Amino acid sequence: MATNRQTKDRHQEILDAAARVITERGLAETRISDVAEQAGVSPGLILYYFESKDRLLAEALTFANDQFYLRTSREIRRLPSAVDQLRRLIDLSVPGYLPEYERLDEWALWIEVWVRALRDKEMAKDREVLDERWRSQIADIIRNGRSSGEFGSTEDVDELALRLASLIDGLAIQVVMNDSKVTPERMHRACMHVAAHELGFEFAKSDVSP
Amino acid sequence: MATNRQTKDRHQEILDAAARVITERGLAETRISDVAEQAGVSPGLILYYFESKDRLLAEALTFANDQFYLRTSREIRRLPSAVDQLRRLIDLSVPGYLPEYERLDEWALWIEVWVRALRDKEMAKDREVLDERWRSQIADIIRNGRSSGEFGSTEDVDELALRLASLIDGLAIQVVMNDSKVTPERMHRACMHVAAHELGFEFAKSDVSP
DNA sequence: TGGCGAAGTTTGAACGGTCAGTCAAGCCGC
DNA sequence: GCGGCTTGACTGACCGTTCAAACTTCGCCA
Repeated sequence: MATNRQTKDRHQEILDAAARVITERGLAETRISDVAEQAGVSPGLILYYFESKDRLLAEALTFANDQFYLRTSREIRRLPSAVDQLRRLIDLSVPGYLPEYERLDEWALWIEVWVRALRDKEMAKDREVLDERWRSQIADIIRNGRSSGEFGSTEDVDELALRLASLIDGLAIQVVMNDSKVTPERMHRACMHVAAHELGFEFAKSDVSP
Repeated sequence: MATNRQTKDRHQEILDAAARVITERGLAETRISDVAEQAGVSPGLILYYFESKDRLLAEALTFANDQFYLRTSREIRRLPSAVDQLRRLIDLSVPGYLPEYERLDEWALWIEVWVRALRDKEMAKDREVLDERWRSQIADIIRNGRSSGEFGSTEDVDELALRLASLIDGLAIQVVMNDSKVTPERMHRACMHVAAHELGFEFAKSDVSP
């Protein structure tokens, strides 16, 4: 039976289409027919695969976030040094810093997640898990760098990770809004500066833009 | 003519009611009739004072933000030392840290501002101004503390302010979502820690909770 | 091999509920 | 009694959801 395979594809296709539409139009302005059009199917089919618009959009938000996380962590694992890993993580976190990456603006979706999580319990739970994973990703790098001797700091790893993650969040919001005073380059510099100082490493010349 | 005075009152009353409803139900779920009910008037009247629901909600968002800013800056100006000013600013910025303050959760409204600013040019401009003002508030305190000798750091004021403001933003998001791992106390500690280290001051015993 | 039918997909027209926005008619202060 | 304020019933559009009918796939049997 092709059923299972096909069904899975459709499911993903629709989630993907939904994420795209949300990024473009915003959660509030996303209609089922938009998603259908984006996915190249009829509106009825959307409701065949998802029990309601609400559920679809909620799933799409966490789905997109997951994609980003997987992509990022796969990339990072490849790098040998913790300093490079951290730099790469920051590169990937600054909206618009790496032009090559298809700008499916993850951060815009993140903000939609927050809004929804304020009132939707299910989403609130997902968000908490996702956020914890984000901090862990940073914490892991810190631990790597510490055991390899790259980082000198001896402070609590989780506190360091929380501060760095939150700083990135706060800056990314402004950058993704195209704030004329907070450019991608400035955000990148700020993040690297804090990372270097808090963790105790040198980042010399290689701080230059890509 | 009572017109002007009355009219102004109604305008504000409605904005205030709208801000309350948005905080409770979220921007997307706010109906004109909700605002009318909250304000104790008929739905028709809302559209007599505002040309559309959209405009009303946009105005309400910036209005609420303004209120918060004015309240905060008035309070801060009273304090004599820069360290106290900064501590107070942080107290006020941590969602739920000061129980006395009517929790008209400013941060929840902020997130709605961000979502809207992603697509609404008008709102994007307002947001940029508001954010700049927020950074300036911090920058001013830093300058105070520097000229009074309380702060030892000599780094660029705007960079320091950007980093501190962004850290607060990023942490506040998590706290306002009731993240079990990121409590108001933890956020407060993190902010004070960074402030003390980045600006070079001691904050000894007075770090205890209120 | 070929064709039958059942199960799973897909379509798009139709329905119904919900609101934003309108308006005609009252209200009240000056 | 004029002019701004206020009401709330009404309208029209919009969109989520339903559904019956068509289409596709594929296993099965002659």
